[in-house]
Order: sequence, then C-alpha cells, then structure tokens
Amino acid sequence: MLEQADVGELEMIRGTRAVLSLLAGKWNVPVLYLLASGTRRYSEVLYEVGEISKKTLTQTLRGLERDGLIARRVIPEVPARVEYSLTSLGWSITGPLMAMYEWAEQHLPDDVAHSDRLAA
Amino acid sequence: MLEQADVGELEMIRGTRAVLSLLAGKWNVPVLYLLASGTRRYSEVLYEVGEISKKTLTQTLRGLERDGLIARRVIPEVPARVEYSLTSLGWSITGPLMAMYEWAEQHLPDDVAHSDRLAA
DNA sequence: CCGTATCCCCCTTGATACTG
DNA sequence: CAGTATCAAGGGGGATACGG
Repeated sequence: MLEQADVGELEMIRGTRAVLSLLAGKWNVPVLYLLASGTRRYSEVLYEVGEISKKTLTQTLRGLERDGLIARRVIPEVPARVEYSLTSLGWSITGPLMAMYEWAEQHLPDDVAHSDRLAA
Repeated sequence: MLEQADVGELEMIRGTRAVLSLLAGKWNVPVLYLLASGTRRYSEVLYEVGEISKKTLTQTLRGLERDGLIARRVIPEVPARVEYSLTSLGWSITGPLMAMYEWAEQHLPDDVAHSDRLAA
C-alpha cells in the first residue's frame, strides 16, 4: 500500500500542470496579452510583442493555435495577410492569468527580485 | 513612436511570467501540493512525490525555498532529519493554483489531450 | 539520512539565410 | 508578407556514484 496522498491530489496536479504547459513557452503569455488587446497580423505581432525571431514566433503561434487558444485566419489578398485573434477558450484563460498577476502584485515586492530567471 | 500596447500590459506580462517562473519546474507543483497536505521529511517527499531523482528533488526544494514558498527545517537528531513545509507565501499561491485547476476542469475535456508535452 | 558531483541527453530559443 | 531550413548554444532533468 502506497502512502501517496489521495487521488484528488493527482488530478489537481494533472490539471494544474496542463494549464502551466499551455502557458509555458517564453512568448505564450506576451502573445496572449497582445491578442487580448485586439486582432493582429503576423507582422504586427512580430513587431509589437518584443524581440522575437520569426521562427520562434511561428512556433509560438502554431502551439497556441493547436491548443485552441488563438485562431489563425488567412485573408486572400495580394500579398496574402494572416490575422491572429483569441478564441473564446483563449479569452477564458485570461481568468487564471489575472489570478497570477494579482497574486504577483500582492506578494512580489514590486521589483520582482526573482526576475533573474526571466532576465532576457 | 512605438505602437506598443499600453504600459499596464507590460506589467501584467512581468507579473504573470514571474508567477509562472515560480511554478515552472517539472516538480514544483507536485511538491507544493504534497506539502499542502502536510509537512514532510526529505525522504518522504522523495518517495511520495513520484519518480524523481535525489538531485532533481534537492534542486526543486532549494528553488522553492529560495523563492520563499517552502521552509526547510533541520532537526538535530542522530541521524539528522530535515523537514519541509509550506510558508504563508506558499499557502497563498495555492489560490492561483486552484484557479488553474478549476479552469482545467471546466475547459479541458477530461483526458487532457495536451499531455503529450507532460508525458514523462 | 540527506544530500553533492559528474556526465549526458533533449528541448527550447536564437541567428541567419532562403522561399512561395 | 508570412513563413521554412539549418546550425548552434544554453539550461533542465535524469542516471549513477560518492560524501558528511
């Protein structure tokens, strides 16, 4: 008989880490917040989200799209343009996102000393 | 003039990603949930948290301690024993953790198909 | 019992160049 | 404009062995 804590705990770990994996990429959160302020074209995201390579941006967008958080829409023009926007699932995850931000505001002494691990 | 979204957005990204970085390690969440169910000794965590190497466990515990989420206490016995427990900061972060778990329950179709990225 | 020290592998990110 | 291809670098995590 294992002394493991109850089963509910395993489910909570699973669920929590699933959400974390959706947000895990270095650029996932910045892209989500950007698209939360409005639909953008690929080149707009590239320019506005920060110092990101095109390869990494494409990877990030594909991942978020695969996970259902953002939608990709190709507008047939010449030259073609591609627009990205949040899906309803993407909008819904701003809930947990805000919970994290508010926790950070209340508990992390402003300068967020821990940012050693975030420092670009 | 940059067309960057407003400054508040940058702060939200910073705060959110700071929290994410606190929870980022593969074993951080499992350890936090385990300690939320009670104080444990090193060897108990090692056994109960899952298939983890001692090196990785020590790394995980040190990181959480450095970030102020857990407390390490050495009890002078022979042989010595070490106990780990949540700090009040550690308890407070269960709020965002629950927000994520609840979101997962409502929006991730049970089998959490995305777990490809979590599969050990 | 509670760790450290090495070595290794994989995955993510970035830089750069090329294409429909 | 919106990507893809390739190469290289860095860090996290695991296996194993050793130390106080």
